[in-house]
Order: sequence, then C-alpha cells, then structure tokens
Amino acid sequence: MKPNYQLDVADDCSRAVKRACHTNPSVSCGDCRLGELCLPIALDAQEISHLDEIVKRGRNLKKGDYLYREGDEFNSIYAIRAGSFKTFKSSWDGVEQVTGLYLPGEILGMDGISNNRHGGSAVALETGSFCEIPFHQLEELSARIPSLQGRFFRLMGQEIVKDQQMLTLLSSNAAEERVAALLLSISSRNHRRKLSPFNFRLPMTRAEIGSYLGITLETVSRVFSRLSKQNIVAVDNKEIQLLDISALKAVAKVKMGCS
Amino acid sequence: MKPNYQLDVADDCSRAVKRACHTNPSVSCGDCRLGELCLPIALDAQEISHLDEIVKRGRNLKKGDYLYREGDEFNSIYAIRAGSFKTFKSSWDGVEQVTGLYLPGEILGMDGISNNRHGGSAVALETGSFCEIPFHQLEELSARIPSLQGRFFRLMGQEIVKDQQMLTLLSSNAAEERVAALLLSISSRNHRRKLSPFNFRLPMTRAEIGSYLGITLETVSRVFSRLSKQNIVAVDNKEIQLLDISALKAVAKVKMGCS
DNA sequence: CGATAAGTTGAACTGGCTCAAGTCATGTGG
DNA sequence: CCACATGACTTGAGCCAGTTCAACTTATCG
Repeated sequence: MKPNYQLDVADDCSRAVKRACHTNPSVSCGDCRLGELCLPIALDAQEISHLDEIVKRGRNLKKGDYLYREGDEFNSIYAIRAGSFKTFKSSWDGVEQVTGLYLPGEILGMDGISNNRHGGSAVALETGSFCEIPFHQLEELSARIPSLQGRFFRLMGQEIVKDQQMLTLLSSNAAEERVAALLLSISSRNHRRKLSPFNFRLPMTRAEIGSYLGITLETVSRVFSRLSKQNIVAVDNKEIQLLDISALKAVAKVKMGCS
Repeated sequence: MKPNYQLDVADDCSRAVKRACHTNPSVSCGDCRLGELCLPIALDAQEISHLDEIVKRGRNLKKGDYLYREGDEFNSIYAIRAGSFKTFKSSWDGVEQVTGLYLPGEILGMDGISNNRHGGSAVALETGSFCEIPFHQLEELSARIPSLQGRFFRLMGQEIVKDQQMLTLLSSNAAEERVAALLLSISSRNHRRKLSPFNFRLPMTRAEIGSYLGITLETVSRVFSRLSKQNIVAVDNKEIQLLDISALKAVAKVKMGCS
C-alpha cells in the first residue's frame, strides 16, 4: 500500500558511498549527501569547514512542529535534511494560505531577511530534520568568502524565479495545469535527489495542495481522478505514480520548469 | 483631463531641496532623491562614492523599449529613475504574462541572478530612465562593503516577500480584492516617493492589469465600474482617484500590505 | 476498535470567461 | 490641423469551470 515512503530515506542512504547519510545528525556539510544541492556548492574544502562551524546541525522535528512562525524574529535560515515542510500565511480571517513546499536539500526562511521578521510560518509535514544557519554569521562569512556570497545571491535569486514561476502558474488558470505542474515539480526535485521521479508520496493533503494551487480540495481530488482515468498518473491516496510523463507535460503546458 | 501626469516628475523635482532631481541624468547616487528608496540606503558617503563609480547613469527609454529580454544573458540589475516598467514572460503559446510592475526607486532584473540568464523581459510602459548596475562589480563591491552586501540581501529578500504576497493574492480569488490590492499598492508606493497617494495614473492598460492579476481585461473594467458606482474610486480612463481608502482596504481584505 | 481527519463523488450554483458590439482615446499621414 | 485608423476601454448576454454544500467512503492514530 505504501511501499516507498519508508524506503525513501533508507534507500537514499544505502546508495551513499562517498557521502554519508544526511539523516545522520552529526554529518558535516562536507560529507553530507545533500551538499551538492544545498549551500556548499562551489565552495572548496576549507571554505566548507568554515561554513560547518556556524551551522547548527541536525535538529529533529515531527509532523506539525514549527520551524518558525509568522512574525517571529528572523535569525536563521534552515536547510532541510530530511522530511518535507510547508510555508504558509494565515490571512486576516484565519484561513491558512500555503505559499511553499520544501524538500530535502532546499533552503527555507529567506522571507525574513528583508524585515528581520518572518513573513510566514513553516511547519514540518512529516518527521524530518534540518540544519540551522544563523544569518548574521552567514553574512559575515559571506563577506570573507566571495564564492559563498555568490552562492547565496544565486540561492535567493532561485527563490525569486521559483516564486515567479508559481505566479505565472496561478495567473493562467486551469486546475489541471496547476496540479500537473506540481506533480512535475516534485518529480524533478526528487530526481535531483536521486530518488525515483515516477513514484513518490505527496507530502501535502488535498486541502494543502488546493491552498497552494489556488483551487479547492474537491477540485484537486477531481483532477486526480480525471488524470487516473486517462492513465496519466496512478493515485492511491498520497502515493503517486507518474505513468505518462509526456502526457502530463502536455496537460501542464510545461510550466514550473524542470529546475 | 490628465492634470498630474505631466506634473508627476516635475512636481517631484521642484520640491527637492537638498537632493537633486533624479531625472537629471548626471546626478550621482549620493545626490539622487531616490537614494533613500534605492540601493544606497545605509551606506555612508564614502561607500556611496564607490557605488557611484560602478553605476552607469541615466540612460533614457521610450514606451515599449526593452530593458532586457527573456533569455538574455544577465549582466546587470537596473534601478528605475523615472517612468514605469513591467516585467513579463511569454508562455509557450505566445501569450504574455505580466509578472511585475516597477516604479521609480525600485530595482529590476534580479530574476537573472540564479542562472545568468533573464527569466523574463522588462519593457518601459512610458518614457523613462534608469541606472544600470553591473552585477559582477556589485558583487565585488559587496564583498568589500558589508553594509552594501546586507543592503542587497535585504533588497532580494524584499523581492521574495513581494512575490509571495502576490502569490497569496492570486490564490485567494475574488477579482475585486485583486484590483483593490493593486490600487493600494501603487498608492503606498507613490506615497513613499512623496507623491499623492490619492491621485495617480495607472501605467498599465486593462489587459496588462488583467494579465498581472490573473483575470480578464473585461473583468478589470467591470471592477473599476463597480468601485466607481460605490464611490470608492473615481476612474477616468487611466487616471485614478482613491475616494475612500478604508472602503478600498475592506474590499482588498488588506492584502499586499502597505510596504 | 472507535473516533476523527482525509478523501471522493454528486448536484446545484455562480463568478468570471468568452464572444460580441459598441464608444472613446491616441497618434499618424495627408 | 484635421480625419481616419487603430488600439484601448466599456457593457451586455450566455456559458462553463470551479465552487459550495452535502453525503458518503477510506485512512490514521490514540
């Protein structure tokens, strides 16, 4: 019924030959398998060891735990080690609006940089762990290590293009496009992590997906049903199988790129 | 009929006592009235003079001219001096999707940082001018001037929160909310520039506004008509008057903040 | 095992879209 | 400088994708 969720992380680790398992809380940036997705890209060994010194490694969280809350003072950004997280804002009437989905290797919390206050909340969607990177120390280090500065500029730039892709996705209506684009996005992000791009578990509920994509949970459900009926995907609750990627890309009109 | 458009810039300049008019092409960052909105905030006199050295000042553009095109190599970011600009992407089928509206003092082009390639195009919506800031030189300078690095991190962070606000706006449907939020956003940005927050000229056509807000141009027009009928705004083509800000905020459900 | 949350499916409703016809503004060439 | 052409805007009417409300089934977890 849910064959590869438990495997997800374990599988990941068993294949790690040179690099240590990123779920081992004591692994340093230089050894972490996620290093190639995360901050350290483009740093040399010595630079990484400087980075290592400021990173607070391997705190664990369970489903529903907050990384930070809307309005909290901004101190750190967070690199996801394992599990998945959503970011959201609570609007005036208390309705929660999902603004992002983050997977291992991705970086969270940059919404606090401009005002020293987080613009939204971040919570774990399942058991997971993360590294905390104190921003002020990162700033100081960046001033001394140009390649780190450059890397972080590029990381923030990535967040900007990601948000803008999402913007165009939400503007050009069509529920099916949005759902298809989300599936393709998760698929390619899994691929980057050396996991199957064809089978994965959705970390969000239908309601969360709907909130993220600007449609109702019922519509999400109906779209899944329709895509199943066309044999484009197989849906077993949160377990997803992509059966016909190119058909799915056609539905998505290839938005939300493959990055 | 259009009393304050021509005044817009002139008025701006006539009030400038200590700071020189930003429409004067030779004005340096230290003297520019827009400095307090633009990059130089938080820099001291000497730091500003370093910045001045790398800024290519005061090029002019007329309506429809491109600042850069989607796919162009990324070299610089651009600070708007006068006029207004839109950013957009052309989707697979050639339909143009507006992703941003930029006014004087604001900074454009950060969508290119992550891939060294612009993710969208930017064109002038009216006659205007800008400063070009070569990014590589800015990076080098940032490594030497911590307050400039910090300033630029914060600027990028601002772009992120702005995009995310837009995201939540587009998810929570309701055409009236979107239009109201846009009007309030322009209003507060004008206020920051010491222009009237109550009277302004919309720089975009109905079609562009619609594309930006994810609704059709007809719907934009109808919303304007409805808001006029309720005496919340007065609309004379592109000339807008906000008659009842608090009513407008109620319609917008106060999204897209006042920043 | 039972309670509560998550997901599916149906039916009626509706906000915004599409298509269409018209007015108004802008600017270009005679 | 006017006339006309083109693009921008408005308004109406019908339609449809997605919403809402509701009833039901299926998972999850103490």
